[in-house]
Amino acid sequence: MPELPEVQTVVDDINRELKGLRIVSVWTDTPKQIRDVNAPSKRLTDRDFTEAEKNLARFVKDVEQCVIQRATRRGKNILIHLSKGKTMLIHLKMTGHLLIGKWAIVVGVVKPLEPAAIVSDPYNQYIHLVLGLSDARQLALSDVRKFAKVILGDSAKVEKLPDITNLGPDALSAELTKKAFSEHIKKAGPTIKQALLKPEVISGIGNIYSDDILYQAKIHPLRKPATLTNLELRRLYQSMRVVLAKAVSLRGTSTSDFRDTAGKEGGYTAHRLVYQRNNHPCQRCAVKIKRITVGGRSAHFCPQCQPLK
DNA sequence: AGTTGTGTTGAAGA
DNA sequence: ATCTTCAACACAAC
Repeated sequence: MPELPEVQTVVDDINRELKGLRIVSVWTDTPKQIRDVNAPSKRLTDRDFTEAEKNLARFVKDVEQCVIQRATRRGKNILIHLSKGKTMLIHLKMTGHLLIGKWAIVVGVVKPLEPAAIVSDPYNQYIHLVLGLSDARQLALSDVRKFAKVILGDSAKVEKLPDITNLGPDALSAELTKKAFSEHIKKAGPTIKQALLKPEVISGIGNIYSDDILYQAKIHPLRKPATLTNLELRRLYQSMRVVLAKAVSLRGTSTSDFRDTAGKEGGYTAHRLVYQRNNHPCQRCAVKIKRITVGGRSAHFCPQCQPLK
């Protein structure tokens, strides 16, 4: 469940580990997940085998021999800035995560060699893309459900993809002042839970942190955004910053597949407030945490601390 | 054993 | 226009 804190963890890892390394090879068994920025943006199906192969060929031609300069984050997108004016955009979607280590690929079978956390954890065994690096390590994508996508091309074109331009201000950015936050959130979505999840309003928040942010702010997930008082909006904004910053410092949440680039779980799992804690006692009042469905997503909250009014 | 639930997000349907 | 549902895919848990 890579949301802002998980994606930031990955970006920090890449900047610490991979700066200055050259990409020397590409292997994948899911060419559908990879495309060149100049290729048509339509989603490929299993029947588009030839198209996917062509995309892959263009991708390989563009990426090989590029040097990794640095990584940045925009919402939940990872941008790896390369030499030769190229950028690689990676969106991990639901179960994708990036790993740095060593693998042996023999007749299409990927075998992990190191580090130990990658070798031993079953969640790190769904390798679908491996980029060989000039220091004999590799950068790999593990992704059970194969929803993650990787787009490579000229930096200017990648920056102009709808994936980037459709995004609202980043949840932790300085430009997202309390005033801007309040104005945008009040007009978004039928409920505050759904409003927090809209990337075109605020980027970076997903299901885990929207639940914890609402709990921290003592606001019911079904509240209509327009009815929030100034006091509640202030609490919501503060909670958003505090919860996300804490999750970044703890290197994200691993209630499911997420792992950092060393293959290790995030520390926020043990610190989460309500997400997937239904029927557990509320940490403030001991009332049982409840789970409901809001806009097709699960929402967890304390019925006592977060009254609907 | 079949159904339901999982993070995302866009496209299609109402 | 706005909101809801579904689809992409795989697997665990009931």
